[in-house]
Amino acid sequence: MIPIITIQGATASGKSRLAIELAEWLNTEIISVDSRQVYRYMDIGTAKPSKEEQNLIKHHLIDIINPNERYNAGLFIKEAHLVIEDIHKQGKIPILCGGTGLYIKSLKEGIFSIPDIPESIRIKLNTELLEKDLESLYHRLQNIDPRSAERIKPQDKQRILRALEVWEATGQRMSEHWEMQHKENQFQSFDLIIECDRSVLYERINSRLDIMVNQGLLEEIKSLFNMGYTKESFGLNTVGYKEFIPFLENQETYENCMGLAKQHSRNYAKRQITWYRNCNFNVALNQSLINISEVKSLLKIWLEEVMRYEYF
RNA sequence: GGCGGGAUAGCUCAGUCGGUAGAGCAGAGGCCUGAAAAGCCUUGUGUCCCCAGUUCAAGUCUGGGUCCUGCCA
Repeated sequence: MIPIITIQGATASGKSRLAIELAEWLNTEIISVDSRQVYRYMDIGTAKPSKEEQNLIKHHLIDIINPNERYNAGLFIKEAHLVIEDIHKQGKIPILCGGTGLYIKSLKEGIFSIPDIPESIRIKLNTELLEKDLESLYHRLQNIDPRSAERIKPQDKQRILRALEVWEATGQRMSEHWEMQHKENQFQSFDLIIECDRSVLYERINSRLDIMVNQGLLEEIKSLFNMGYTKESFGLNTVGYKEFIPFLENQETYENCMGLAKQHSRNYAKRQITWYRNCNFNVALNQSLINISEVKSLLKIWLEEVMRYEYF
């Protein structure tokens, strides 16, 4: 099994800095696990590592699609596998760093594999939703795939549509895909999480938004519009971007938009924290007390184990 | 100054025919298998601005007061 190191944690908890420091020490490369840093031209609001940092350490899966394109967990794991193997072949241990929990989970445990859903099926389901209502789609799901329906709430449009499109595209129920999927760890991972007191994290989030605006976040959003992207572009559906659009359109005050941007970032961090509560980590670091030499010595122990496993 | 509109949960507001009140957002907690910075669930006792009156009963009707706010001057 290929060894990897993951660095996870809520937004603004200081993952990138730690990742760069460890990457320098291990002479390795970083793979971004972030559903928004994949977008080109969205640098400030997604808190991408700076050009200098990227020159220092090679970062992967950053700036790979345009803001009108969609990304998802399936694409991520496909591309991440390629990069991981490539780095592994160079004798290095890749560091995966980012806050998109689902991507890491999917990468480590796998997801059921199906071909791309034809756009026609999505259109058909959405038309059906407009003509009828969510309730009737949910009833249909209950008939087709009762086991999936049981796990999905009748109000959860996104997941109801997903389960139906899987059925329509593959002719197999989502619950069957789950069953066929063999769930086993694909990598030998050292998982590290950065934790942060809630009040401290919220302050960091708030002040980071102020800093982003000082760095030119609003100009960055304007330039996206100048390039022809609109508020409907998938990339613009990002916390720290979408909230400022009403201000740029003179529909809202700056203060209100900023308030919402901060609020939504805090809400997002809260959801991340809840998610991580169900994940296992080798090390949990407190953001304010990170002792880098302690981290390194723990990693050293793990590395020795990995090497033994690899060579004997 | 004249004529309106308003005052109800931290915020924005509903509240039908008078029967002591409820949504969204926030906050708190939780869920999560291809949109995940997404989507979803649980959680709502507050001098219904104040005073007086009518009434068995007033957020709701009447009178007065206070404070916001729009238009016209």
